[in-house]
Amino acid sequence: MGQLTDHAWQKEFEQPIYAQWKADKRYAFNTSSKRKIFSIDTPPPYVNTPVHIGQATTYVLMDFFARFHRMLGEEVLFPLGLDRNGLPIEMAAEKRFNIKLNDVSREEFIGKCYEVLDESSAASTESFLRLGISFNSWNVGTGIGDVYETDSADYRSLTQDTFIDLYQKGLIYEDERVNNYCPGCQTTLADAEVEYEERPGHFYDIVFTCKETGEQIIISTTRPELICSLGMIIFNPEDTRYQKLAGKTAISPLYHKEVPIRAHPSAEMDKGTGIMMMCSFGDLTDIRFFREESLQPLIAINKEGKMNEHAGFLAGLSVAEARKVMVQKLDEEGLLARKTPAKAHRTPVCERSKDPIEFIAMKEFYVKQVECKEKMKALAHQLHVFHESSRQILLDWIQSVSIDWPITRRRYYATEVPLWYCNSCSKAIVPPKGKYYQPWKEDPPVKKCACGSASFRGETRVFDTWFDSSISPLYILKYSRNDAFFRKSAPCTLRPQGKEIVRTWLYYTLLKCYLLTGKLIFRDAWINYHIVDEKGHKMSKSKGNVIDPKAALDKFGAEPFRLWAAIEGNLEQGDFRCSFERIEGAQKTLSKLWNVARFVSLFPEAKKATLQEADQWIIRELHEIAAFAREHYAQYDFHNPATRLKHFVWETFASHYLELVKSRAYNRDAKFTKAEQDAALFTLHYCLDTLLKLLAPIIPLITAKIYYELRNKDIHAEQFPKPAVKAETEITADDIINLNSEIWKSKKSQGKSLKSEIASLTIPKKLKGIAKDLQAMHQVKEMRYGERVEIVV
RNA sequence: GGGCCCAUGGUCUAGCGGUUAUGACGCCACCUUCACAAGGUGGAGGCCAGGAGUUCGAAUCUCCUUGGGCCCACCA
Repeated sequence: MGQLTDHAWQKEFEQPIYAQWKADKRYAFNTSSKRKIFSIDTPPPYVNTPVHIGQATTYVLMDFFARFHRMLGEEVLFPLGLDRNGLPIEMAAEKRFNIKLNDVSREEFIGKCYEVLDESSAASTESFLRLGISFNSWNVGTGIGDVYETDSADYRSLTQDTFIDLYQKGLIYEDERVNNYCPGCQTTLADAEVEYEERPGHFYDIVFTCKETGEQIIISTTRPELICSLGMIIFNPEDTRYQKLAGKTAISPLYHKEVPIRAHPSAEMDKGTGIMMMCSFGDLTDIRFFREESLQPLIAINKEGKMNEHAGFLAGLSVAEARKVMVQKLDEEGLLARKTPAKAHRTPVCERSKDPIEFIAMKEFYVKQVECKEKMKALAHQLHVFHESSRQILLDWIQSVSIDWPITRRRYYATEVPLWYCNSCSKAIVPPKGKYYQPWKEDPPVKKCACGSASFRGETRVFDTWFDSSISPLYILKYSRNDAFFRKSAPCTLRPQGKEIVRTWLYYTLLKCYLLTGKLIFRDAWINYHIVDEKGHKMSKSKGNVIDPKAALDKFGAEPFRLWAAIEGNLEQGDFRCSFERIEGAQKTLSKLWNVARFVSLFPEAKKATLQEADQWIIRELHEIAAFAREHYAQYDFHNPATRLKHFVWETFASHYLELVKSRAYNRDAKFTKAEQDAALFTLHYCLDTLLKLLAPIIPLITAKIYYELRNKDIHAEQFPKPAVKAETEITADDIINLNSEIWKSKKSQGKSLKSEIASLTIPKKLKGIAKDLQAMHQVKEMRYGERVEIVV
C-alpha cells in the first residue's frame, strides 16, 4: 500500500499510462475467451482529415461503454476502423495535385490517392491514443479487433463477396434510368448523397408563341438552358387566364419546337407567370411528369455536365455557361421579357462537391430496396434506440425511399465491381468469392466463356462508398471469414453513430445485412447528437468555429476532456455545447479527486471494524450511487451518474464525511478507541476504492494511476463495484449537510474562526450516533439532545 | 408546405402538479483550517420569454404569441 506523493494531478502523467497500455496490448481482444461478447461497430473516420471535436467526443463516449462492459466481465470487441475509400480521398487527391479524374490514367490516379493517404496516415490515430481510448489494437491487421482499413484487400474482398451473394440471389440488377448525377464528381449519386442548399437564382420570363393564334405566352423559368428539351407547356386547371390555350400548340423560342399546351395540376397559379414549361430534366418532378405523360425525354446534358448536340448552339458549354449564353441570346432576340431574382431557391447539390445535381440517364447496378420497405420498418421498430427521435429519423427515411439503390459509380479509388463480360455473348462472368478482384486490370478467373469465346473485358465501375461502409459490422464480426466467431458474436451489440448519417450508414447497413443474413444486425443503436459551439451553432469549417481536439488535449490533457464529455453529454438533451471554459471546470474536479485520494492515502488501511453511524451513512450514500451508475451506464447514460459522482466527490465525501472523521482517523489525542479509528480507516479506503472504480470508465488515466500507486493493481481489470458491506442508518446526507452548514454559519456570523470552540451544541436525538464525530469536528465542549439545533458559543 | 425540439439569475444548467426554484462558471466578503488557494465558509443576483386557460395549487399540464435551433418534402 503506497501513498500519493505528488501534490496534484498533472496532464504530463497521462502519456506514460496510455503508452504502457499500447505497449503491452492491454485491451487486446481475447479470441479464446468464453465471456459474453460486447461488440461496438465503431464509425471509421476518414483518414485524410484531422479528428474533429465531435468525433473525439463520441469516441470518448464509446470508450466509456467499452470500459464499463469490461468491468462487468464481458469480452469487449472495440476495433478502430479507418475509412480510406471513395470520393473524399479522390477529391483530396484532385485538389492536392490539381488534376481531374480523366486527366490521367487509372493507375496514375490511384497512385495519387495513395500519396494522399500516406501523408495523412498516423495523424488521426494519435489523437485517439492520447484520449485514452481502449481500442483492441493499434496495429493494422486482419485479426479480430485489429485496426482495419476499408481499402484493404481483405475488406474490399468482403465487399465484393457481398455483391456476389446479392447478385446471385437476384437482389441486384442493372438498368438504365435517369438518376442524380454530379457533373463535378462525374458519377451517379444515391438520393442519400444529395442535399439541398439555398442558392441565388433568377426567374427568366421568356416569350413563347402560340401556333394557332400567334399570341405571345410569357413563361417563367430558372433553367432557360433546357428549352431545347421542352416537352409540354402546362397551366393549372383552375387558372382562368390560360383556359383559352388548352389544347393549342406552343412554339419554343430559338428552337421553334412545337409542343402541346395543357391544363395540369402541377402548375401553381401564383408561381412565376402561372404557366410553366416542362423540360427533361430540371428536377425529379420533371422526371415523374415525363414518365406519367409518356413523353419522350430529350437528354441535353452529357456526363461531363456539358450541353450536348440536342442543345444546338449551346453544345459543348457547361450548364452555367449555357444559361448565360442562352439568356444573352434571348435578350438580343427580344425574347426575354423580364429577369427577376428568385429568392431562397433551394437547389439539389452533391453532398461532397456541392455541384448542382443534374439528371442524366446511365446504366447502373441497383440493389432492390423498394420491395423491402415494410420489412425495414419492422426492423427499425425492433432496433433498440435510446431516444424515439432517433428511430423517427430512420423511419422517415425508409418511408421516403422511392427508388432502388444505385450502387455503381464511375470513379477509380473504391472497391471494384467484381465482374467480367464476354466480348462475344456479353454474358457476365461472376468470380468465386473470397478474393479481391480488380477486373479493369486483371484477367477473369475463367479461360473460356460458355459460348466458347476467350475474349473478355473487365468491369470498370466501382461501388458507392456506402456499399463498402454498410458491411462494417459483418467485417468486424468476421462474417463469411470465421463462421464460428460470427455465430457467437452476431448480432453486433452496439452501433454508435451520428444522427446525420442515419439515412446512409445506419439505413444501408441494416438493409444490406438484412438482405445477406435475413436478420437485424444490431441490438442497440446509439445515435449521438452534435457537439456545437458555445453559442449553440453547428461547427463547420466555413463558419470557422471548429474546435480542434488537439488544442484541448495540449491544454488540458485527456482526462478533463473526458470528464467534460461525461458531464455535458446528456442524451436526452440533444446537441451539446463545447467550450474550453467548461473543460477547465472538469479539471478542478480531477484535482479534487486527486487530493481526496492523497488524503486517504495518508492513512493505513484497516480491517473492517464495527462501523460507526457516520461510516454507515457514507457507505450507504455511495452504494446508492453505485447502483444508480450500474443501471444507467448499461443504458449508455453516463451523464446522470457522472453528475452525481462529481457532487459526491466535492460535497458529500470531501466536505462532510472527511471533515467528520478526520479527528477519528488521526486520533491524535486518543479520544477514540482503536476500533472506532479502524472503522474510519476502513471506510475511507473502501469508499475511495469504490469511487475510483465507478469513475474508471470515464476517467481511466487518473483512476488507474491512483489505484496503481495505492493498491499496485490495474483498476481496469477490477470488477464494477457491487455493495460489499452492509450499511444502514436513518441519517441522511441532508441531516448532516444542514447541521454542518448551520454551525459554520453561526460561527461565521459571530466573527469566530471555524476552529473556535462551541460551549454547547444541541442536536436532534436522531444524530446521536455521530455525536462524537461532530464534537471533535466542531470543537464542542458539551453535547445535548433536543428537538431543534441550538448552538451556544 | 409538413413535422420536431428549446426558452429558468450575467452565461450555462437541474426541475416531469405542492421545493424558501438546483447546481456550475462569473461576482462580492471573510479565512495562510494540519488532502486540496486548481481550496474553504458565507453572500448578492431569477415576478422560471409573453399572454390566456385547466387546477385548491403551474417553472411544471393545455392553447395562442414571440424569439432561437433542427429535420423532412418540394418549387417555374
